[in-house]
Amino acid sequence: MIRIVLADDEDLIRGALAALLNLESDIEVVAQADDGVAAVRLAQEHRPDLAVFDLEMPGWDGLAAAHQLRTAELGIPVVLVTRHARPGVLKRALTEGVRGFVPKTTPASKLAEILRDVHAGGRYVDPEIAASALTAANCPLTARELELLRIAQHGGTINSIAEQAHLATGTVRNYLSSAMTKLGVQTRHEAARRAWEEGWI
Amino acid sequence: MIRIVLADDEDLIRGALAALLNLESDIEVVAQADDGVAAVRLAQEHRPDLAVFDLEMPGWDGLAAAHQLRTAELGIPVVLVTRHARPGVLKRALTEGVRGFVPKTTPASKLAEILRDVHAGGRYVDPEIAASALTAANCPLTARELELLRIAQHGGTINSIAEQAHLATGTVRNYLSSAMTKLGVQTRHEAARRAWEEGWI
DNA sequence: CAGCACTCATGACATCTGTCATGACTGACC
DNA sequence: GGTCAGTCATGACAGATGTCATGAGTGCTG
Repeated sequence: MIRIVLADDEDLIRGALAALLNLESDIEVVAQADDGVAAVRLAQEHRPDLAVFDLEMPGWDGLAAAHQLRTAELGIPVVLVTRHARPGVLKRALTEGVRGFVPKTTPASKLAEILRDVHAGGRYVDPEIAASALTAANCPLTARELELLRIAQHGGTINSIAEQAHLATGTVRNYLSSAMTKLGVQTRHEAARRAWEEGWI
Repeated sequence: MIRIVLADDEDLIRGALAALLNLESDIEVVAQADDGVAAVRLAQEHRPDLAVFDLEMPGWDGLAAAHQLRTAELGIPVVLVTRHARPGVLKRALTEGVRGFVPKTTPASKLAEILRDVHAGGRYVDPEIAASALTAANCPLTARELELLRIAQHGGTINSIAEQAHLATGTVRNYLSSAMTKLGVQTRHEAARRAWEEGWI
């Protein structure tokens, strides 16, 4: 019996996934969490064979929760389920020791098999994401550039970005301009969008 | 037995929802579609008691598919399932005759009950979304303003927006400026974001 | 038919954005 | 200790953006 802690902030989806998994005779969802903090707490409580976390959750996202579990050294393999299969996120997940990375476009019939594999010591990365990640550009941006693009995502003026980052507006303009040049785009918004799509932010 | 056609482009989620629903003794998922076009085709083929469509799908989204079903006059009630509960989308859905509007944060245990209600002639709107929609600003923007904000969402320059819309750049600047004034924001990106959040685009 | 709202456009202008140059400072590395 | 990359900043400048005014055309409504 593979005992699983499942985490997803969307109740309906989480319940449906639990229903799907509980159809399997060798798989049991022993606890469900609706955010990353609860996920880690329940995993520590239940010591499951496997943790299945949705990537996008409030507070600690799936990746941060996986990091916390790893830090706690419980040896619980983590499988991340994600709507947006962004290559940079996959890289970060694998670096974090995540054993499975499953886009929501994966056939439902395949999930149990993937979880069994991971439980048996294997890893799972969707072939398409793997290919995409292998050909993906390495992130050419510095930490500061990424941070400013994160803020720029909200659409505000350069001045408001500078206020939020506690920098001079000239400094922000320089950093964003540098990022735009590296990415070959024309506006900071395109740069932010690109960085998001690649999974860098 | 309530016969359902289910549509969602994310295989895993769709399969999980089907598993959840098929646990109910009086509910049966008779067909599954992964986009709006297939959803409408399968609904016409199977003549289900109910259609359950995810809002965000490629090609026809859930709303457009509901519109197509309504146009076909098959009398199939539609329930939309959505990740982002945006008030403008709810309004449009209800105008389109959608009988149920279910955010993914809804407890899984509640879905079957909601579907039974709708099948019995009722309607379901999540109370929080209903409240949000009732207090939501009416869309103050013209069709043209909305269209330009849609294009502006991608982050491109004014010039590229003008090219895509087949308008002069001055015209685009005027429309976007007008939209920004109406929404009380400072950049076109903030305007686009706001319009999206309200469900206007 | 007049008024109104919307669409489309031009033009003037102030401000914002992006580019480029430059330089000071810091920490890591050889 | 010198070099390098990253961080932060200032300043100059050209072009993009946003604001405002204005006007022509269209279709709808009372």
